[in-house]
Amino acid sequence: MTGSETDHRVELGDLTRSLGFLLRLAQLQAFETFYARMPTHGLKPGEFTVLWVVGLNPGQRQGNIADRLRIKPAHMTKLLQRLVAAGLVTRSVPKTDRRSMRLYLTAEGRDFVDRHRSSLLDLHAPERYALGEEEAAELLRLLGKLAGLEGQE
Amino acid sequence: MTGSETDHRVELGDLTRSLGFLLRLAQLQAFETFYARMPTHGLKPGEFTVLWVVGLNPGQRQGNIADRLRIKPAHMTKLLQRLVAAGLVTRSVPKTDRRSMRLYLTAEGRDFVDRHRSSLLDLHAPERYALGEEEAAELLRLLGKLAGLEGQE
DNA sequence: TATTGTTATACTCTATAACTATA
DNA sequence: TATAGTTATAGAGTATAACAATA
Repeated sequence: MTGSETDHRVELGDLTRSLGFLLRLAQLQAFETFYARMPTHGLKPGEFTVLWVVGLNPGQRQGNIADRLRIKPAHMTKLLQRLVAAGLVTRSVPKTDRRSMRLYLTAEGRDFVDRHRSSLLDLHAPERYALGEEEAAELLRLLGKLAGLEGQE
Repeated sequence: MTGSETDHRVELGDLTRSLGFLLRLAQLQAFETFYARMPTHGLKPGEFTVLWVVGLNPGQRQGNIADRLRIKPAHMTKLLQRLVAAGLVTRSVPKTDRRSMRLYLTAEGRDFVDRHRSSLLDLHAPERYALGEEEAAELLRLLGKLAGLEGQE
């Protein structure tokens, strides 16, 4: 089974111990699950993430939210244009600093978040991801630590 | 600190329990570490992954390797064109099925893999990823299970 | 007819730099 | 001078479909 002119098994070797490789596979899996579960709502994961965080932080500056979510400024601009066009988010320029943009949910945006909260945050998905309850919780903890989320929480 | 017209903390709420969000952050972190550690070798992560697997499975069909790594056929074609142009991989058409392409490392390719093996598989990176030895091992195990790697191993 | 791989097109996310308007 | 956000452009990865050659 060590390759060599066969069509059968593709050996991965130490690749199965590579964090980068496993993260990629896991993310593919998670995205498939994500899209498979709610195909019709019309928002992409990143868009709902921003919507959710705006809801939690009304009036927060656009750039602060982008930094926290590790979204680049240029991307944030385009993403918000879609959310504003969809009528889910409004922006306003505060008089204290007229360069900046503060973000708010519209009534429709709040309603959208309320309706799709748990499914779009995939909070109940772990069980369907072939992990047990405890394993899922431990995975989330380790990923958070890896991502440096703890020092900021 | 629940938002509302301040510039200070950006709350994430249950987002910190979203598998999809944490996978994204973790992957960003891992890629930064990846690129930070070996900036000069000239291969992207996906390219080295293919190189590695070809080395483990000489003569394997291009499509089988792509399937296993979850790389789409069109992408695999372009990725291989770069590896062939770099002199690291050769392809040959077997007489048994002249539609297919079998992949091999060149001597240069084998040498490249030998030289960059552990650093490009990020096998020693976990310690630098702010995780302890045991935590890193557990994270790898859980990610592998999530990605469905176990049934195939 | 089905399969292997290629080409072509497009869309998302990301990266970068140049730009504006404000500070 | 520096900062907040925008615009424009390009690259990487992915998705899709049409295609050629072979089975």
